[in-house]
Amino acid sequence: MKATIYDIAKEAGVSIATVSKVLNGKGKISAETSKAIHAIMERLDYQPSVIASALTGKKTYTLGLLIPDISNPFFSEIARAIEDHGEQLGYSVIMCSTDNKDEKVERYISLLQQKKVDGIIIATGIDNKEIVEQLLAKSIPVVLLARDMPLVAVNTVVVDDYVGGCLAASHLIGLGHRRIGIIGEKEKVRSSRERIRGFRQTMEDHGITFHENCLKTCDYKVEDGKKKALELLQSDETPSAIFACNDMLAVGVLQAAKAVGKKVPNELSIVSFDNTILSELADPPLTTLAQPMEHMGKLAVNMIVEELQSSNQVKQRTVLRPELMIRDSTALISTS
Amino acid sequence: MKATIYDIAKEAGVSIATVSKVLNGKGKISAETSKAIHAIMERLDYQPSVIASALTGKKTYTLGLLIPDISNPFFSEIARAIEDHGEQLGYSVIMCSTDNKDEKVERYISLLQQKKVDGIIIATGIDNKEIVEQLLAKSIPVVLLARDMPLVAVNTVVVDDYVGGCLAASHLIGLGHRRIGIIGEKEKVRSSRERIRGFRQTMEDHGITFHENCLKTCDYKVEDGKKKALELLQSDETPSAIFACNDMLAVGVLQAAKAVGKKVPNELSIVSFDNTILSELADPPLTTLAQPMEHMGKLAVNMIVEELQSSNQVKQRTVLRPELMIRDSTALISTS
DNA sequence: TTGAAAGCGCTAACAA
DNA sequence: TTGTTAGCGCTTTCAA
Repeated sequence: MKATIYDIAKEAGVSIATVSKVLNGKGKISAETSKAIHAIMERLDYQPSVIASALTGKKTYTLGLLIPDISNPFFSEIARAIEDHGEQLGYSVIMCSTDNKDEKVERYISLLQQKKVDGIIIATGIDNKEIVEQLLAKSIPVVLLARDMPLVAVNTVVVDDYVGGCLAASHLIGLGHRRIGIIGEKEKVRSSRERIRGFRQTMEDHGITFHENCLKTCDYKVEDGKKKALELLQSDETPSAIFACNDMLAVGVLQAAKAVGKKVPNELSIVSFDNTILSELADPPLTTLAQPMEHMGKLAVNMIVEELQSSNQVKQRTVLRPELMIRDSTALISTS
Repeated sequence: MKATIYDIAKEAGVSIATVSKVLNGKGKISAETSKAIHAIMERLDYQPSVIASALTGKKTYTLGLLIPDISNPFFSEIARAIEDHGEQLGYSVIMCSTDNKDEKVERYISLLQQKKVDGIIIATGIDNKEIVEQLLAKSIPVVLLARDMPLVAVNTVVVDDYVGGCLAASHLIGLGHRRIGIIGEKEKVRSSRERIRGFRQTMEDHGITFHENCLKTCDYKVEDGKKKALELLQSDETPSAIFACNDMLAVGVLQAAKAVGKKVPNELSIVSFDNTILSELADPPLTTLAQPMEHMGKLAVNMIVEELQSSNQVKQRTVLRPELMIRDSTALISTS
């Protein structure tokens, strides 16, 4: 059997209270008792039970992470950041892929509560904001990551999508593009909407009119992007550039361009968003708006942990600036 | 405060034992009592504490998943499969990215034990097999996934790497290639070694001599593959085809080919291994040996769960056959 | 500086 | 069919 606190106590000839104290570095314990106990713990390969300790009102040192899909590169990179920073602080993370379905979100949240996780990081789309409000009501630490629910008082870490859209547009406009297509996620996806809004606003600010039929929205997958890009590229007035609201869609655009024999970037420029591994590996590598995923994950974990320590903290919302990574998918418009 | 079993019992005017019984569907409980209690649980939004129940000798319904890196597409796809199947069976999974460092492996394993996970799926490289043996000694359910330690009696799910290598070679040879380069992971990585062994054996079987300097080994990253491919492509006798032992390396080969102006597949054929999203998205899409990741994840979870149910089960080792997915990165050798 | 004892929320004999 | 009770391994007063 595994050694328990009783085994240690007996072996050391002290009470379990004493062992508990040296374990947690609490109370006053003589140096020698402490040393002796440590030695015994070592010898017996004692592993304190997080379960038992959690039952006694302490923490489980476990976080829940809700994401749409761990196999989506953007989220797996975020997950890695969260895991790493969590691990440094002593937390492990349970992954929950929701496919953006409220029903799965609810199932997972219920499960996480039964497991008494110390906090939940939500990086998945949720239609029904009550789900989050209920969590808040139970004062379970929550942070929204790469998601936004402005009306709910909840800690949030996001990238400035609007600015990202602006930067994308400026870049393309600076390269001489005037007729530009946009491929984004469905209207209900706020981040995508904001990116588009920033993009369009910037075009307007430059006195360029945006043609409504140059805007396509769809799901977030590669094939969706390809399909919509094909529509754009096969229309009467094809754009000289396309802004895709994430890397997956951009890869789809790349495939579409190839399918219709358009060279990127010479005949078609593409700006993407996210800067996942895909944008590096694409051919050509994609100019993209980098989300500081590592930093975002770290911040999210910190917010949870801080809330755990100083209970009733003021809610905060941190907005990070995306950075334009210029790679090889954008070029001056060809004058031919 | 959250409702406990006591609250339910009090509200229902019964003992906690009765509530516990209806909760677990054990013992004989009258239909009406049961219904009444269920109603109250519903009304009070009762969530039984997994923690408390785990402390009483039951399971935590949590699995640990050790992988090198959750942000590596191969492992994130595996992770998704495990999560999905686990969820169906009532288990959640804690992710542990180890970077293939034994030290991190040990830290994580210790943590997982403190959290009393019901089982551990190991899909990460481990140099010191004692680490696994210690787990086994404590009779913690373990399964090795996409890893092999033939000398250790442990449940295992792998793909037949040797056969995969054979299939890759046959395909290329069938297309007329004779001078073929191989880029694999470092010698200590067993799966890669086996793939290479199968590949070379098949070449020999066809009476083709393999030149030692056509074999390059390195780390598993894209840039490593690119570097090694460049070496091959810039040597005196450049190969007409390259077998890369995983998708990341193959993407590197693709980049190298582009760098030296070789067209794929016409001037250079590439066979890859894994069939992650990368092989679909690459340009051109890669011919690759598909690992049935979903199936592998599912099997691994099942093995753990079965071991949990019927304690002292016979260890088993399941070998899955990889399947050649022919895409656009391979072609008949050009006769020019 | 140390220990006794109560309790965290639940399960599982054993009794009734 | 239901209830009593003794833990599970730990933390935390409160006493000693």
